Amino acid sequence: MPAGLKETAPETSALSELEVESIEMFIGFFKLIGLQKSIGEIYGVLFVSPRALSMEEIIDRLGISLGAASQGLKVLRSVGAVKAVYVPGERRDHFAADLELSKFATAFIKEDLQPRVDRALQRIETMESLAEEMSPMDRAAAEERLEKL
Amino acid sequence: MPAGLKETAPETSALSELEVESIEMFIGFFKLIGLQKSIGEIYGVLFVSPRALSMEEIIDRLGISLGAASQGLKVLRSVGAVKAVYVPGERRDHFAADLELSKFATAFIKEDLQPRVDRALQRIETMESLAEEMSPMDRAAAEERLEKL
DNA sequence: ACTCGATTTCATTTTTTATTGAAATAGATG
DNA sequence: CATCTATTTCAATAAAAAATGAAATCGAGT
Repeated sequence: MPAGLKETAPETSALSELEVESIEMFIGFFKLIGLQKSIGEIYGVLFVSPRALSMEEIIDRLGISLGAASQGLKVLRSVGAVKAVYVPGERRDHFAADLELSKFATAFIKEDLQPRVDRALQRIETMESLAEEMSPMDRAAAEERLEKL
Repeated sequence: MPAGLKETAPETSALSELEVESIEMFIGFFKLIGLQKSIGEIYGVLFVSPRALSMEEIIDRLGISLGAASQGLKVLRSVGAVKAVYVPGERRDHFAADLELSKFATAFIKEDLQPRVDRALQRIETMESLAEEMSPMDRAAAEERLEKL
């Protein structure tokens, strides 16, 4: 390999202050709804980017791995937070942030919260049937509690 | 202590089916709002218990550690999910589940969500001031995005 | 239908988070 | 106020979750 002025692994080309703020903000936001740091990072750069970025650009900017980028983008697309956009002369996919946060908050609720609530409701039913086998006194108390849920 | 019928460390006295259902249900519920398994377990037993339980009883029933019980109860009390109740002849504290889930959902929002939202808003302000230092074109785009938030 | 770059998958490793338990503290009781 | 039990704290450990990167897969271009 040529020694000359080979850039010594500048993988992460410096992020602007604006990018850093955006990333930190979305890391927080996504963690809130149970998604990992790398997903927040990706959405963060895309949010402030004036143009769609390729996966490689995202990887370089953030210094994250191929796998994390691929999986993160998959999740973000699945909830509609990121869209794949066609860039004319370019072969690879490019990604842009969807700015309507409310839309994917809804998607998230449907696909993440709803199943959990359903499971909880099923459990309550099971509990009710189990309460019937208890001694009358405890049973009354148990049923009162279940009522509240 | 009388030797006679000393119970040979039956730490985890078997849980009833009802208790198991309750525990699983609340593990799920508390995980949803970002609290750990042990906290769900504790609330789960207390929820179906007809009487207040001491910390030792909770530890024995669940087979969790002293530390986890102490810390878990602290959190549960801090959000109002569990109340310490006075039991006459008894020296140690006893704990009972507060059945009004809605109340501590509110407490949780105040103490956990609110600070995060505040931090996010502050970040947006920072981003707005940073956007001012950008090139006119990119700046317009960035500001449009910030607007949306 | 082959090649080559782009993307995805997934077993492994790293990082983060939760639990443990011993030591410190608190607080009741005689 | 000394003693004993109950509770809390916190450094160490264990468990869980996320990130990595090499290998498999995909798919456009020739």
